[in-house]
Amino acid sequence: MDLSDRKKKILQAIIDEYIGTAEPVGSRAISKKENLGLSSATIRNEMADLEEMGYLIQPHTSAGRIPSDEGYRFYVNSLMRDYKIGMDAVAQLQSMLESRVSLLDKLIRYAGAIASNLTEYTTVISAPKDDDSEIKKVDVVAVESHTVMLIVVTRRVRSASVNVNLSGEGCERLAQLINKSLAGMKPREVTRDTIEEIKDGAKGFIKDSALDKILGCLYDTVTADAETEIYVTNANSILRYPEFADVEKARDMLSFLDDKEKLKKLAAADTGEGINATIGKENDFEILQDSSLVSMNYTLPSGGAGKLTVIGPKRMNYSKVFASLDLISNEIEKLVNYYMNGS
Amino acid sequence: MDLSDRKKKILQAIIDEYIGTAEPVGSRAISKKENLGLSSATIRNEMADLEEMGYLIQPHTSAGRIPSDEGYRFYVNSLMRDYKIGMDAVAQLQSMLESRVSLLDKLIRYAGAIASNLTEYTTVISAPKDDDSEIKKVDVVAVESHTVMLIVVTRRVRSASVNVNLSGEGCERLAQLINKSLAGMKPREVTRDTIEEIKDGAKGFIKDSALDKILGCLYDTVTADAETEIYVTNANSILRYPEFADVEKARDMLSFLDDKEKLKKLAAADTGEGINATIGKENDFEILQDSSLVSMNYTLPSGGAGKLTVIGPKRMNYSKVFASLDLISNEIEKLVNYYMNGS
DNA sequence: TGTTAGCACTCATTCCCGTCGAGTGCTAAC
DNA sequence: GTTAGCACTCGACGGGAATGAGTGCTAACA
Repeated sequence: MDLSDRKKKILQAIIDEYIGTAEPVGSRAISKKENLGLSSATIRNEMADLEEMGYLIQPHTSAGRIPSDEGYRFYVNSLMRDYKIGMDAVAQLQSMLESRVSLLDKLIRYAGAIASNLTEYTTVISAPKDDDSEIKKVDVVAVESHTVMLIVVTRRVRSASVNVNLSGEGCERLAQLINKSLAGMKPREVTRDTIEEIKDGAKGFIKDSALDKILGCLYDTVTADAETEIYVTNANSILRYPEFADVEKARDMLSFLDDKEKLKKLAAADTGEGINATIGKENDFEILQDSSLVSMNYTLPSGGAGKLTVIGPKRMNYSKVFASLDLISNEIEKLVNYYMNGS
Repeated sequence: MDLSDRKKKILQAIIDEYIGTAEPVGSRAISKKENLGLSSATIRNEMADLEEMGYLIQPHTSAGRIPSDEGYRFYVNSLMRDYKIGMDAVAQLQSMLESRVSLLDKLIRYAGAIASNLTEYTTVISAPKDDDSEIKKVDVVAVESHTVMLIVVTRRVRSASVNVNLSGEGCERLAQLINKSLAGMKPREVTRDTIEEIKDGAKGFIKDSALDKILGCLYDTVTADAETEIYVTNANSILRYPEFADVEKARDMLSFLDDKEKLKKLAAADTGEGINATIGKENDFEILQDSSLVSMNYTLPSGGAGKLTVIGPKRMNYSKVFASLDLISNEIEKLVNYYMNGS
């Protein structure tokens, strides 16, 4: 079942060409790519073989060939050349990262944006859940006459505002009570009973109605499904590809990219270690059957894991995307280490 | 320059029809709309007049007529019928609002989403700046071994994390110092000098390098351009309209809707009191020349003002959009009042 | 035995042109 | 002032014909 060296070269040339043009590639085009001195007729024979083996497809009798899913798969596994990312792109990446790193929570978002910049495809990045991070502190602040702000600090900060009238002093006492109960707990361990306890303690100095409102909101905020945040960058880039020249298709894809639920499933899918491609029909989602994903799982040293996914047409520039994700993961790791240990 | 009643009715019928179909409207179609018992020939004469007066346009000799910008303008100012919003939509709106109102900061976002739901067009809503709201409290919380979270509470909550090592006690002392200096100030009044003062006070118990990092980040966070937040909802809805059947156009519009800078300018434009339409060429942006906006300025009782804008094709259903915005503004006002005074 | 030139064949794309029909403007009659 | 009638315009649609890219096959060549 092995391919001869020549077949490999031809397959590679075909896919490289197709990635660039999105047009079926003919034998003549390949034979003119001097590096293998063969006539178009010979190429045709080889192409016929490759088609029979399942690596190529002929859209119709007199058209050139396009790669099949298997063709891409073989290309990604064995043929792809290394892609050299330009120094300016690297420099740009580094400066972007450095300027933002003080806000670790934003790192994720930037990582997605950077990946999209480098690859020019759409990216989807899932921020790590913070299920397991405990509640560090809860704050209750009177913001204006009728508004109280609740702030819950875990690894993230969540906040909510409640419309009740509460003095600054009342806020402080309540905050103390809440912290005594909640600090150190994990959000999902908090129950209605925990809240009831707080209520009992605070009954003395806060009106029942106000207390109910505040604590109800507190409960909601704390337990608010520690949502996996999903950020999509550059969704509109799909409109640049002839694959989406049909508005119908474009709309479907953009709706998909708007659907957080589906994207969460996407981010939750098992894509193995490191950087991996999922090509066409290998995808679970109907709508991705004509697209490819390149995914990279990441883990932050602070715990928490997520996934960065690049979405593009099946004929995406795999080598560039792989190289970009590799670069990003290295740079971020360097940076994180530096900030964890250094200074 | 006044239009006869009959001309008004005909113009209205034409625009109503065109809003529904997006096809040039012919005289026969109008004459069959029984309510005025006129033959198509008569309608034709009137249409020729209306065209001469600038309210209609004929795309080519043997086509029907479509409204000009002036036609739409006249329609919006004088012809538009009142639109009755279905009770179920109202009920849905109310329940949406009630379930979310405890999070006042999210109200804006929901308002945008609701407007988009009701009208089925894209909405852009700008959240009020909080330039003028003073700093209520600043919190410093050690989140994990190497991370400290800064939380600045004004009318909003802003937070940032810094990678330094600081004990819980250190955090508290620092927070006290910071609060003594900053609480009550307005963000834009905070200067490097203010920060230096805090630094002097904290030098005793925090390493210089760590302090620099934290205070640098604090300064950034506090002064971080009290950005006008802009939320866009349902941008993809434009792909439903034949006006955007061309992917090129759709892409341009979607890029525009992605461009926060441009949207801020849009939100900053003067659109007068109440609910107002800006039609076609009346828009400043090149790309909106074939679209219309309906904008509503709002003011929150807590101060702060912003704008809700609905974007659609020129032939948008103006009456529905006007009615929807009106409804939203009423419902939200009711709700806000209720929560400010009641209970 | 592998490679190549040549040739007939296929099929998507493009362009042209005739037909169709929606819609107009004009005129003459009511 | 209104309407019926009619000639005219022009985009949309559809059916070839021409074009050309690309193939498969065969026979000759090294």
